[in-house]
Amino acid sequence: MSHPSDRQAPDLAALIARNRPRFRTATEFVEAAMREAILEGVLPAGAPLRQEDLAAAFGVSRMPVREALRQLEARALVEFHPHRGAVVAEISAEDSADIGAIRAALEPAALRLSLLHLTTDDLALATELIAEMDAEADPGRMGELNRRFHMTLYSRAGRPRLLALVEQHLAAADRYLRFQFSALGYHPRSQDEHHALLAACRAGDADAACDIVVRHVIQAGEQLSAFLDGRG
Amino acid sequence: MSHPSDRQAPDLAALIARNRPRFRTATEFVEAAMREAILEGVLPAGAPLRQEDLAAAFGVSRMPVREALRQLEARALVEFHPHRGAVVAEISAEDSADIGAIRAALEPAALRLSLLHLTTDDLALATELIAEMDAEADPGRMGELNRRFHMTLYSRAGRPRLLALVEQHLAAADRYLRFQFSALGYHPRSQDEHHALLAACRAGDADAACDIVVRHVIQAGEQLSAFLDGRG
DNA sequence: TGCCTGGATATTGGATCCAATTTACCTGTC
DNA sequence: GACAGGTAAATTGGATCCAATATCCAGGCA
Repeated sequence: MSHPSDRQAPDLAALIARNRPRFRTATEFVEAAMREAILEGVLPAGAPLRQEDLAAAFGVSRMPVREALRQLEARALVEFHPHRGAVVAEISAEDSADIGAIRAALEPAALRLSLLHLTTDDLALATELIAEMDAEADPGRMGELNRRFHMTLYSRAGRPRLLALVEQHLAAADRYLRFQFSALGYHPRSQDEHHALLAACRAGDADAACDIVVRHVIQAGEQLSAFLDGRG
Repeated sequence: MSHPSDRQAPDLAALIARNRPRFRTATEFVEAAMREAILEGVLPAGAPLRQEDLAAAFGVSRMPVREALRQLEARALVEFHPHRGAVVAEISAEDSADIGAIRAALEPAALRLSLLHLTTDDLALATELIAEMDAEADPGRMGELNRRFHMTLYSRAGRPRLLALVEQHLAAADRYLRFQFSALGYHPRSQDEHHALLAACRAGDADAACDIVVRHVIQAGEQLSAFLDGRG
């Protein structure tokens, strides 16, 4: 029922139509759709965000757009320049390293809190997600699967704020991952690490699992930094 | 001037007057002032945030207030209930533990990145801030000094996003710290830890410094959790 | 020729106005 | 007397309107 082109061709119009009915206030809807659009690269880094245009695209007035932009500003996804408008936040090697440092700090903490409370269902789901990743070629879907895999392992941490932060930065990293993926191709080493991570979780070995996560994050960050530095 | 129908605390007016000239857009100004008001307890947890009242208090229309509220929502300082209004985010033992877990993860990471780049000026400033804390009785000022002390030690990490996150959660913790301070009094143990932390930084001993920070955060969190649990 | 100045234009920031939803209260009935 | 229904008031969400500011281009002056 969904041919590749349906969910693959994520132009702004499709993304809007898909999300419209799910939200009760226009602001919520615009905020969620724009966040997705930015994270998926539909709105590329540096793109100017003209309120009037966005309002027309969403079929609302400028006001919900403005409120949504403010929320995204607080999440560092857009930048405001007073009286000059908002732009999609730029990406850079420094920012990538910044996000990597945050992930390397937060994710082991979440994993450690979650590890012992993971159910067999959780582990089964994680296994399934790894398998799906093997079969997936689209960078967008891949990023989502990767995010869900990690979040599944952290999900029992019982710390909503911590998990929200982890998810937020996992998503932020996706902006880079997608970039990297389409430029370099995805390398299987990451999948090996996923398997190793899952094995450590099954064994309940927190130290080993955290170690793998940290290395996983750092190594991805370094590769990306090198790539971004290389192209300027 | 402020009659019974004014629902906000009386010294909100002072806070507003103090901050007004510093910002160029009304939204920025309102956002900063409200954040400070919430963190300082001027707007207590659970307080309903009537847009009309706030607009009148700030001398602006409802719109900058709405945009500011959206930004604060993204920072988890206020909660929106559709068509029912916004309230100041509640505090709870769980949330305190949540913030503690985040700080315990982020702050050692920031410290480790910053430690070797600290200048003698930084260390001198940190020393001064500890001394000021000894002399300070007001919980509000104390919280600010504590925050500045910590941030001084992290300031050379060279990771803007990480530092912003740390500062944000340090400030969030302040909401609890202030609460604790006025209920329990401040205990000198924390100051001892500050001295020990500074000594480790001077010595360039990252492991020891991180260890102290983690224990510092965890112990504050536990004491606070116990206190909050105790009162319901 | 190059730089500065001034005005026109586009775009955002802020205010006001209208609609939609929720809540509280009042009334009527069981 | 209590509960259900409905209506009115209050408040938010959204749209439109106006003002303030930044950019861009043209023209004058050194």
